[in-house]
Amino acid sequence: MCTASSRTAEKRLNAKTTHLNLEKTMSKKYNPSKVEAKWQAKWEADGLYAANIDDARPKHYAITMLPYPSGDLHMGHWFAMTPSDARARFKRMQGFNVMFPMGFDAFGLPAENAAIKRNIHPKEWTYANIANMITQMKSIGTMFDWQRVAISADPEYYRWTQWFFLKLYEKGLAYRKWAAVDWCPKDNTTLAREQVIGENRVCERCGTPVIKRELEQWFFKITDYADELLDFSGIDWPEAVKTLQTNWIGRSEGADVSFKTETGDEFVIFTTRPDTLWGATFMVLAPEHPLVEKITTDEQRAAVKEYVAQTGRQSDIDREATDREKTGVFTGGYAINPVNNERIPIWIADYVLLTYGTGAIMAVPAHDQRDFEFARKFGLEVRPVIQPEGEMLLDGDKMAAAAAHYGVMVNSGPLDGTVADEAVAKTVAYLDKQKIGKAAVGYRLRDWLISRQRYWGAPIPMVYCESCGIQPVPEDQLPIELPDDIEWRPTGESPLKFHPSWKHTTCPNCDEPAIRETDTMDTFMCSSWYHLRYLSPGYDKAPFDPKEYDYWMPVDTYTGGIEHATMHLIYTRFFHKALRDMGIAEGHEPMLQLRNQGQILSHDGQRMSKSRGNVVDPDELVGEYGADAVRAYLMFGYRWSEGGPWMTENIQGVVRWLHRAWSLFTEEQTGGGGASEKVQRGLRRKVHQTLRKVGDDLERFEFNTVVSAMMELLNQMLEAKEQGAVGTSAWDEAQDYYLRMLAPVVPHFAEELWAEMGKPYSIHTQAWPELDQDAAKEDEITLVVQVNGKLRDRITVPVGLSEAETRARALESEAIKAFVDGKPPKKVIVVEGKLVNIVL
RNA sequence: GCCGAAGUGGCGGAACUGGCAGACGCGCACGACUCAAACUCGUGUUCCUUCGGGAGUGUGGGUUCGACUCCCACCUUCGGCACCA
Repeated sequence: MCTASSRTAEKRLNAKTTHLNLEKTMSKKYNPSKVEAKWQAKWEADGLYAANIDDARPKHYAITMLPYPSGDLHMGHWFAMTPSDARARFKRMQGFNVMFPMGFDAFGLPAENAAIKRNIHPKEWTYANIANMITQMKSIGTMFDWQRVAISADPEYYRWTQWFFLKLYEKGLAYRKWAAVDWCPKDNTTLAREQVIGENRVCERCGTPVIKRELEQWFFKITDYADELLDFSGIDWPEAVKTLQTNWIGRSEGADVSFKTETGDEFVIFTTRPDTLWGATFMVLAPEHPLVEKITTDEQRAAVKEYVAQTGRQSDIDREATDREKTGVFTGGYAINPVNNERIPIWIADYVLLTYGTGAIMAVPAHDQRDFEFARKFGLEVRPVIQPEGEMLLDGDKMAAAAAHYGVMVNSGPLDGTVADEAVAKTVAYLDKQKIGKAAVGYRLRDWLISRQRYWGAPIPMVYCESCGIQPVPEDQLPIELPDDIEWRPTGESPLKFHPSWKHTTCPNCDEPAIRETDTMDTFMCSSWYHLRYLSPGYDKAPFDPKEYDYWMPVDTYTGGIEHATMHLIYTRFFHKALRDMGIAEGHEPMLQLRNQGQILSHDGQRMSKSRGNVVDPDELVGEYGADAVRAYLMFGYRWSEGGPWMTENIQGVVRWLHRAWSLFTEEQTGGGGASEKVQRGLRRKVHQTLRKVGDDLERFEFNTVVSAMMELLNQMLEAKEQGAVGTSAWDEAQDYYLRMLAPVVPHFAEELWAEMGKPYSIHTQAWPELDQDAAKEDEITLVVQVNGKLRDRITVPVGLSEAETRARALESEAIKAFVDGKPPKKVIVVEGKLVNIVL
């Protein structure tokens, strides 16, 4: 057996014995709850994390998405917040002036539902939860600046939410219209299109299938910004989010084409396939289309009326189900196809939606599967006008499905023979010239419906006057405060409507009695600008102090869940762009860098939820292991961007690591002397290599490898200690660097040991350690030698060997000789400093 | 159906621009300490093996001296969209 290793083992044993004896007298036990409480109190008393403008330092504005005050902080909050905190701390140590604030998205349905269920006022419920959550957040050791907390339900906050509404209204971006809107019958309110999810079209919050209701509601013209929202240049956002937003906006290019009815009424259709225009054999209008009434003939009137009524009764679930058989009714009216003056029948069918395009289509059954199914069912003509290259001539009567691909135009009058690549462009040019159509763009994105028939939200600052109509509330009358005395009735209308006096006011224009808008705003309106309120939460002259804006904005790093991709994250971009156009904000984007964390699931891989009873309580774990251990575990155990199932046992790994590190720093620094030059250099090398890795990985949000690298370094330090490294300058540097690298991950732990070593308070105001590239360099490398791509030997060689020398060393190896067996190699590949591959 | 992401030991996960697969942990096994257990410490831990080696990163092919990594096809899982003209 190797004598060196048994000697090492013996030494370890001795060291261990010494350690055990000393433990009782010298080294103190790691008591996380004591350590954490102590430093939290001190940091708060010292205002250590207060962010103030400092022109001498570069700023870094970091935000993690603000929570809804639902009651308790759960593991998901920890998983989102603590790694974001670690990175903000890292940025601070790198020399940035960091602002990392926190707030509460405090308006919303759950408060109101709790109010109804438990007979407690939403305000009371919300603010009690906020107080509780602030206590919990302080216990997790984040560097939140509690002077800047913003709560969207505070009148001083929603005063400005209302002010922004007025600005949008002035700018023409807020409008009111009658529309069939999505309604959640359980929550008794309308929802934005984004809040209706899945195939079953359920409410995003409570899972109840939504229904359609005709209501007059407020909308924001987010569609004005559709094209700009598709432009992600200049921002570093995850591809996944950009794709989700792009798909959500759903831009499609095509053409608007003017048709006329036989009786001379003009109507426009939108198509993405203008090249198939000559193949239109019928038209389809949405049943709700205004022209239906006019074109329907007397013979068809009864059938049309019946079909329209039937469609109106249907829920969207039925109507939008793709696998449903096509239905529809002939109106009796005819249209004239502008390209060939053909007379084609006009039908109505529910597969055409009033809300997309113009609510009317030309039907080209030969080249569109939906139109094809409809034509086959009702015996309408199928006329191919696009011939796929290299295939048999299409026969409209025999086709089994639509041929949706591009090809050569046929049966298309002047454009016959136009090839696929040019077909659309040439047709559009032709339409333009004939003045019957033009290039157009369609979007899936709808305007943002912001009215909610609920109490617990920011009241929409509008007044309805009999003589003056809709009037905005003058700015100096803001905020329109919510009344505290309120009662709930299950009518599906805002409780504000039934308040005896609240809605009665006077018209700002004529001073006559008038009625307030009783709907409140979607809470996504509140969260579209909270990053601006953080800048100066107490400021009362404007939503934010321009001095603070100039220094801190834009947000440098934004972290949160991807579930907000098509809601909050698209709204907040829209909001910023609208403010920019009003001269209120600067720059094109509010948040430069976005990163998404994954989700912590329960042990069984399900989502954690109170109803499933599988929620892991962080408070319990913090009580047992301390906040630092929980922070470190959440960073170590998962890829942050992925998340994964909770595994209670795995926390043992970081708990053991912290205890071992604690012992190393607090036990008597003995066993010094006798460390070889090589051991010292090896220790320095590992320290600086770790520093490089930890810095890179914190920068890239790869927290799991940050912790594993720190574990590796600790292992090497323990070994170096046994080899007599204590007392050397390499050892002192290792200890100093170790704590500074640890500070972002386990802030209390690092602070305590830093103080224990007699270093100046606070570790969190220290600079990030300086990297010595030379120290990190290897002076020996393990050269991998392969024969035919298979690993056959490893040899240790000095750094900087020439290619020829490297090759020679590899061929000299005994193990290699055995494999090469005297045969001359066909080829020898040498990757300097890494590998030699001998090809036989 | 369309769009996107991901498939690596018993488990969580490493592997940066193609170059030692499985770092770091959990768990497990054995050993030390203990009257005993827990803790702690040490050793081992992808699979097969005739102990030479062979196989191996969802599957099948390809490019390459060399592929978890690049290309093609497919399978599975998760997420989003879905009669959007």
